Amino acid sequence: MKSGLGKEPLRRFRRHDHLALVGETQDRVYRLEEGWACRYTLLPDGRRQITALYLPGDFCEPQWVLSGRAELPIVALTDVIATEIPLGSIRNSGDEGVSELIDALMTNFNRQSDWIVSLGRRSATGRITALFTEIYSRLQHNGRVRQPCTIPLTQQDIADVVGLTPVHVNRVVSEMRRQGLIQFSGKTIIVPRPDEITGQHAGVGLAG
Amino acid sequence: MKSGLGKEPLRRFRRHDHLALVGETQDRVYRLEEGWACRYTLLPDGRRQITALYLPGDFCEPQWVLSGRAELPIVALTDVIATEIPLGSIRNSGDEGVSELIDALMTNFNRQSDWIVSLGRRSATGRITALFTEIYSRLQHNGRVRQPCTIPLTQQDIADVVGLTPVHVNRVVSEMRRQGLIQFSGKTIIVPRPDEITGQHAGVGLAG
DNA sequence: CGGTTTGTTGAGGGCCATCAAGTTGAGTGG
DNA sequence: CCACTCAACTTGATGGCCCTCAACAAACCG
Repeated sequence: MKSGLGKEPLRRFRRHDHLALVGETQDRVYRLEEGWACRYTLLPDGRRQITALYLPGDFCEPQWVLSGRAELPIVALTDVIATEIPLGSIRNSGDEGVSELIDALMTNFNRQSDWIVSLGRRSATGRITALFTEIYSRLQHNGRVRQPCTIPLTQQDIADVVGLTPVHVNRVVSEMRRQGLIQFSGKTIIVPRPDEITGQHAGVGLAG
Repeated sequence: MKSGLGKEPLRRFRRHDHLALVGETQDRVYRLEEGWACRYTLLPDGRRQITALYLPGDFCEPQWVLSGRAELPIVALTDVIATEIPLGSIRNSGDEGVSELIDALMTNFNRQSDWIVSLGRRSATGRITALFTEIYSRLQHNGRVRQPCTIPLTQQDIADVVGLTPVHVNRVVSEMRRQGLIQFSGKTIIVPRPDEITGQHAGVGLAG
């Protein structure tokens, strides 16, 4: 429905497959049709920090239209089905396709600034609440909200987004479940009423 | 010397003056000739998180060429002298001016990803060391390294970049001075041998 | 020279990391 | 159908990093 595209090939990735390796030249972008992915950095001691999350409906990664190069690896967090969109086809289709990607790029840019605020100034509960709120809002924007909002991330994945240990993430989400803010269905997290999970941590919560 | 520019007006800002207010339309970018500035977010409780630092020689902010709008406020951290570059003049001068700004934009984008890693996974000492290293490297790239490298930021400013309290920043930098890694000249910090301050915290240090 | 910003230092405590065991559940192959 | 395996989740104990509160010193400024 977007960019006047339709015949591009679908690509499938299994969980833990890489959509891009570090330093790789990219002559395409993906649009995720199904599944989640992320950009990440690996530390020398093996810890991981996720620096961007890609949800169904998202472009991955818009900045390739400008740089043509993956600075960081992209990996599938679940099984993924993605449309492969050659950069040439976008540029040839006039400015509309490009400006759609530019919009996505600027959105990601501003989202990164927001995450810096979260990581710098929010408590564990605040960060996780902010993450769930952001996910819901983005899924809604992409027209992918099923009722209720389900989050197919492991607690380790969440920990690597919010800059905490999986152990502490577990304590926080367990407490949120105890308070009825979220539910578990097996191992996947469900946010039944996304508007109500923002307590003190709403605006940009405090650390104490 | 860049962009074939030369007659653009110089603008002066005093410390704490704003170069841009939130939501403001921007039909120009600045290039900082003298002085430092930053982009920041203010939290409801008054705390501040700096999300980007602008050093002498930097463009501020390159993304305005794409969005034409300031999403966050920019404030001068010292007295500033900046060249005002109308966006129209850049676009008219062909693609060179634009692509120079696109490069700067992508650099800032990648730098934000790096900061997410620092804030998510590094200890206080690691973050501050990473900040000093980044500053030195950027000043060198901009051709602005005096010997030795001086940093005109208050400890409060540093705290707002690295997501810590000024009290703890003081303890960390005092310890670094005790170890001879940095020096103080009055209230400004001097890094005599930037290559040597990266101890355990070098690559992407550990939190313990 | 009085007021304000900035830096400094101490005491105490809370948030979150670390270490260490389990428990649960999904997938696999016999 | 049932061991087996492995990833993911859970829970407790302990401690350290960094925050908070507080007071004071030093430098800057009009």
